[in-house]
Amino acid sequence: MLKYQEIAHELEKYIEDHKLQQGDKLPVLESLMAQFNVSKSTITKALDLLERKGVVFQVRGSGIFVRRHKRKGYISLLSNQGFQKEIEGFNLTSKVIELDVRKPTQEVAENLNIGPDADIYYVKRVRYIHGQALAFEESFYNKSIVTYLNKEIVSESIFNYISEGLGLKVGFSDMYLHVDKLNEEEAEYLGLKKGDPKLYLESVYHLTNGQPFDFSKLTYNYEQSQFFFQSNSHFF
Amino acid sequence: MLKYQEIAHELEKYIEDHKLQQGDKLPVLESLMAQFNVSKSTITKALDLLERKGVVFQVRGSGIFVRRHKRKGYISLLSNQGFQKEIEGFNLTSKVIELDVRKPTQEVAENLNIGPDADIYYVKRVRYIHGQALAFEESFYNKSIVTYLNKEIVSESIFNYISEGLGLKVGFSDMYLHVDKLNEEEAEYLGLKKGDPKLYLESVYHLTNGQPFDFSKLTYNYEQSQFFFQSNSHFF
DNA sequence: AAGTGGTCTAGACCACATC
DNA sequence: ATGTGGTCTAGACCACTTG
Repeated sequence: MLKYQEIAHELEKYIEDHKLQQGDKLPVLESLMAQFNVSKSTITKALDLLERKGVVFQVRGSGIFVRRHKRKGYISLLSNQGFQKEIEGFNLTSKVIELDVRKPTQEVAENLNIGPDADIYYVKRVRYIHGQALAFEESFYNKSIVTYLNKEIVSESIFNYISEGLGLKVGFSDMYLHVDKLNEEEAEYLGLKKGDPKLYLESVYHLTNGQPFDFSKLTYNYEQSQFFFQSNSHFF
Repeated sequence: MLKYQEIAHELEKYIEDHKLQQGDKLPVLESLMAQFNVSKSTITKALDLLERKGVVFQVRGSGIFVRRHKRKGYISLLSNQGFQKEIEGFNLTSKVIELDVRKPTQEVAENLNIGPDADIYYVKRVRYIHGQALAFEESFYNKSIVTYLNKEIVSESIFNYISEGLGLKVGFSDMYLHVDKLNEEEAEYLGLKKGDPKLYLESVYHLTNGQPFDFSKLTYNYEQSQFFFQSNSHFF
């Protein structure tokens, strides 16, 4: 593991373990340089990483401070990779409704950037949290990248399998979100009524080299799901 | 302006002006170093900034590529600062319903991290896009930071005034999102029916020094609003 | 004035992709 | 083997905050 990642991990762990709160001050750069025996820019890089993850904020001339939000029970929108990580400690399960190989619709082909004759894996699942239906999901995987899936894999964390099992490196994703009313099928799976609100999220996941490999459509149960995310000043 | 910001701007402008598409290759690092006459790490810093903004992605051993999404009409969730920027070219207006100074409720006091006796500005607005009601908004500003507001300021971009007019530096924000059904008041303002879906977003905006200065509650018209955002691998 | 984080450089060396 | 991006260093200098 790289030095700056190592340092970032250790600092994050330190913040967790010591239950530091928003605004708590971390040691100054010079101390950190000495403590980890690395150069200034390595520390800086570790801190930039933590800043992007929303763990700290740095104030020129003043110090490095812990960033924490108080609210519990929110799912992180951004670290959402089929959302196993951010719901640690939550009891999350899946039911596989369908799994097959098929040809893409035009919509799917466009989002995966493939031709109409390419093969895709189609996965349809319902995800449960504490036994309650959290989301209804349809996913489309480019089979020339995600070469193999079976029912067992698909009932666990697919992303885990993709990175660990297949050795693929996930890079970035584009996400499109809106709110609408549930149709009959969705309402059925989520145990709600047709016409009830839904949060609908489409995601396109890419490898680090930019190839899209997964196009997913998620419909969330509005009663079970609240989301959290953070924004930084470089967006302003 | 700093060198790496300057370079980032120029590159972004170049991508825009030449209408580069997803996957198009940018010049290699060495060319960029020569072109801008700066060191490698300055170029890297500029590119990292663009990567965070979702403008490019870098592939080790291969090159620097343009990142673009195709879909139009989506509002960026993350650069949302009262959302003037990302709806450029859209016709966005506001109607001010209320503006006054008052004491915070407990909820507001907690989110702004102030005592119950502090003064806050309360702003209630409806925001329109192309004349259609887009969102219903209630905002609470810590008056000891945002020292002055009036009806004129509040009918324009408040964030613009806060940075330009008051010289405050906006740092980061925490956002909480869920979906629910409209109540009577919200439905009225948005021209929808009670019980229709809503996207509800609470945001806490902080200065660069970590002080929260704005707590806002936004209720979006589900028919008018679709959102876009991006995630990077450091979240995986 | 002193403390603290941010920018920038020049260069060595490493890791991955491509041919 | 070559090209290309990523990490890391040591150090100079700058900009902001705090007392």
